[in-house]
Amino acid sequence: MRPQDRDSVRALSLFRDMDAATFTHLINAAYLQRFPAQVELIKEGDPADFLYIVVEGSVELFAESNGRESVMAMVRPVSTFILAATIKDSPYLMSARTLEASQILLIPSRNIRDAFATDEKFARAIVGELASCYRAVIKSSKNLKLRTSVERVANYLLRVQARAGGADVLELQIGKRNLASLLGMTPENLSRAFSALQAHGVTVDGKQIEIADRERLARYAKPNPLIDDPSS
Amino acid sequence: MRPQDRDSVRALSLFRDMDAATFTHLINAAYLQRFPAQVELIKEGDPADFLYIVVEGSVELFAESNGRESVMAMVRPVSTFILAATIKDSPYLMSARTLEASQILLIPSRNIRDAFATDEKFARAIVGELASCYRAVIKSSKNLKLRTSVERVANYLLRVQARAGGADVLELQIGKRNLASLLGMTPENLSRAFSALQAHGVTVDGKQIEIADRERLARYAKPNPLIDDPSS
DNA sequence: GGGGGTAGTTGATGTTTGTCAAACAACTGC
DNA sequence: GCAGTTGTTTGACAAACATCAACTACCCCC
Repeated sequence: MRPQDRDSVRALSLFRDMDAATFTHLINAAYLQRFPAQVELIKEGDPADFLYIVVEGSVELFAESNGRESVMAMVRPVSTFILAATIKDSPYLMSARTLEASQILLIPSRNIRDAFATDEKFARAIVGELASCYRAVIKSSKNLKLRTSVERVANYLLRVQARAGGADVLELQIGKRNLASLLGMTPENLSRAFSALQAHGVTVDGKQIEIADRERLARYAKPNPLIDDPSS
Repeated sequence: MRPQDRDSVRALSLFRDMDAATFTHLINAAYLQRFPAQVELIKEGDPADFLYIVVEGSVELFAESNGRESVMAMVRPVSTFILAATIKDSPYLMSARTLEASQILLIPSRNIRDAFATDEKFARAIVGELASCYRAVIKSSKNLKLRTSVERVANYLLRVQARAGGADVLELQIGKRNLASLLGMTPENLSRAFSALQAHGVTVDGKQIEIADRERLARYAKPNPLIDDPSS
């Protein structure tokens, strides 16, 4: 494991405050692995043997039931996923697959739970992390239940733009098929949603999105900080 | 506060293991209040001044945006709500209102955060609680994204039946209007969903639901433990 | 034991969204 | 460069769901 990767993991709020010795111990027990794109890392229902950290690349969390499949969340570097299952020693509720070639750090759940039991600061950091994850899912649920599909797309674009520093041309970091599923719609419908947003100054060319006027799009999308602001 | 109420709060996994002195301190700082039905306890966006515990009655968590409203969850005795906002000292993401006359314990968030900082066992208990809440929301999100409205109703009935010990006649503990919103549909559509479920042995008479044959309903509903099992 | 209100149901209708099929574009691997 | 694959778009259609309006049942309260 490269020192800068170790440092970027250490810099996560989950690990920042923990005991240096405990951290080293965790890292020594961990495996850093490279995976090609489209590899299924975990399958829902499986026992939570590892805590995962995306060091490089990107990972998609998805769920299946009864033949249907839906993307639940995207995970980008550097962040963890399926912490709750690890802590509760319960089966994963979501599957995960790499979207591109990725570097993933796997920490045995056993070690995480040990560190949780012995390192008080780590336990407190987990609280913060879980609370953030919880609030993120609530927001995503509100997004689903309170908005039409076109509104979800519009607000997604506004969020991406905000994250990209407000540039009026932005690039989708996720395939449209996956984006559609993440936003709770079919790819065909996403296509039509983009067409509908032309009326509000959105131009789509492949992965390139141009937002002519943020204010104008926002008038339609009516973004809500209690749904769209990731920091709130 | 009656001793048995104090005991039932103490029995919550969140408080069970905490220091006796810290618990007493928390309880002494808390207010036990009675509210009539339909009182708005908290409003989304407000600062998280209190942690709430439903001691008696029932409370509905809901969210609004852009003129639309949706029920996000039901809270029944004895359990807490909006712990994440309290811990993160962030605005509530959901509003809450009583559905019937209720007894609510309000613990100032300040005291909760103090106890979190000083009582290690409490900090660990919060981890367990938040992880459970997180997993519950993920399940609810899967329910929404992976099922049609009729399937959601069918699986809801199966869950209620399981919770009621498997009796084939059960009583809805929530008005149909609210149930519809909780399940992400309109009241009219819930009515029609009940009609559709007649074909699978479900008879509805006001609040009374009769399930002729659990297996038969389950064949249609295709329940999934990773969505419907509250303990997993 | 009537009002008056609320909650729920039903039917007619319209909108939104999903499905299927086909065409097309973009990329991949030889 | 070309065949094959995959992802995206478009159109036609079907299903799911929402909306509107009218009607009914029920509850509560005087």
